[in-house]
Formats: sequence, C-alpha cells, structure tokens
Amino acid sequence: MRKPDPSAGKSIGGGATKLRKGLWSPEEDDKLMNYMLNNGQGCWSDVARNAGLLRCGKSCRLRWINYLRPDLKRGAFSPQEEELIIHLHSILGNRWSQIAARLPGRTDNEIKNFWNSTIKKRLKNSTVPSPNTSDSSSSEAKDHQAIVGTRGFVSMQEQGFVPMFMQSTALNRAGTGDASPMFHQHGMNMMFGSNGYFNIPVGSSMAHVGVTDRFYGENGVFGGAEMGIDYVPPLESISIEEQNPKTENTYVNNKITENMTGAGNFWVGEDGEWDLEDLMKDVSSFPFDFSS
DNA sequence: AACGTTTCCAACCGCCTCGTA
DNA sequence: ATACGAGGCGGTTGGAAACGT
Repeated sequence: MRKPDPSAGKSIGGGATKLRKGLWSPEEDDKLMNYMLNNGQGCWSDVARNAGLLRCGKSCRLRWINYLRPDLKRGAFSPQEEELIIHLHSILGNRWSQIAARLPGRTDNEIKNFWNSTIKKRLKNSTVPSPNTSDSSSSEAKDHQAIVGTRGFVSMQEQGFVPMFMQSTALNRAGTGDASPMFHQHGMNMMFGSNGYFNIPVGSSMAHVGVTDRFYGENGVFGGAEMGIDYVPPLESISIEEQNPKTENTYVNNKITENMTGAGNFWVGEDGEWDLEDLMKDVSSFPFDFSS
C-alpha cells in the first residue's frame, strides 16, 4: 500500500498536470466506477481523461481489474480454489493471468499475492517447495539448487520439464527411493527411476506419471496412472531443440526426449509444439464447483 | 501501553507484445 | 523498416494491520 501522493493533482512546470499515484480515494473509485458502468471499457487513457481522473490509463485499468470490477469475488480463497491454484501453478508456473482466467472472480494480482504469502510458505513448511517455481532468484530457488546439486535435475526444471510436485527435496529424496512427506501423506510411494520418470505403483505394475493423486480423486479425472502424463510440458511453443540446443544439459534433454518418445504419450502437438489447450482440457474437468 | 516484527495486499515498475502510422 | 503508444503481464515495493514481546 502506498500513501496518496501529497503533490497529486498539482500542476508542475510546463503546465503539465502531474498524475496522481498511490492509493485510490473513494471519490476516484466512484468516478471510475460510474464511468465504466456508463461507457464501458475503451482506451484506458481516454477513460482516465473522460472520467476526470488525474491518473494514467494503466493505473485506471489496474484499479478496475483488481478492485472495482463488479464480477469480482471477495473474501478468502476456498480450499477448492486453493487446490486449483496449486494445481494450475504446477502446470502453468507463474502465469498468473492464465491461472486467474480459470478462477472466476479472481484476479491475477490476488492469486499472485495469495501464492506468495500463503501457499509458498505452506509448501515450504511442508518441505515440498512449490512445483515449477520460476523464481530463480529466490532463496528457495537457491536452496533448491544447493539441496539438489544434481545438475541434470535442475536442468530439467530450467528446461520446463518439471514433473508435477517434483522439486528440490522431493527430488532428492525420490532419487534415493525416499518419497517426500507430501507423497507419504497421501499414501503414495514414488520413486524417481533411472528411466527418468516418477514411478508410481499402480496395482502390480509401475506407472510413469508426473503427477500425484493429490487433487484428482480416484477416477483419473486428472493425473491417474491412466492419464499417461509423463512431464509437464513447457507452455511456450518451443521445441526441445529450440529451447536449449547446445548446453551441458543436452544429455539430460536427449534422455528425456527419448523416454518420452518411447512412451508415445508426451504432449507435443502435430508441429512438434506443446499444446496448451490440450493441456488445459484436464483443468476444465477439475471436479470442483466455483460458482458459489 | 509501547514497541518491534511479521504478514498481507494494493499499487507501481519495467518489460514485452501488438497494432498502427 | 521502424517508431510509437496502448495494453498486458510478472516482479517488486512499501505501508497498514495484525501479531508478538
């Protein structure tokens, strides 16, 4: 939160009107709300001007999207929303806007704040850091590198080949056959085998999946062994070769590619690219009702 | 009660993409 | 080709509120 700029609204040299910054006053909110309800969204700089606001268009847009929009849902996140956020983050990483698009009434900013304050902390405390955290500068990430130490595994993350819920200590433990507490908690024994997969006992055989049954019930709606999901693909449409053709990680990548190809069920589109829509089909079937 | 610390979150910043001139 | 503005996004900041001592 920021203090309203004390010099707000005053003209400065050259006759230019200084734009306001900081917190929005109730009057400003009223102006913006009334304008938006009467005129709808247009060019944001016009909105700011026509609504009589001494704000930049960007600021108006942000205020509307994050606070004034009538369809915003208020209040704490439900456990269902929380789980969906965690799940989506495991797929999408820090693509908050894409995550928000799948949570009606929630904003990217809200979800981002929620993640950074609540979920990140919780995952850290449970010794299973956030999956697919792209915050490479964070202390968590540094801890992660320090803990894992196995260049190949870190590289997989860097490449976007991050099995869901597989990171840092989970990886390390899995590598020695010791599943992380989180997996124990949910009654799963997972091992990171030499074939580059998470191996999960299913009946009498092992399934190679990149997900746990953490969220998806028993029907395989998302991530049961039947799903045949091996790795969470990078969402950018970048082929493996394009992503990092000549690095020290090539061996790891090649190995992954080989395994995935062998399995015949990795998520690469017809033109060799990852298909976000296919990926998100599974999310759309997520068995929660957020309409309330 | 007073003070220090931590948490939460609104808002800003900088970068990127896209459309247009 | 390129310059420019608008919109969008993720990362970060910083201050109020809550909590602890």
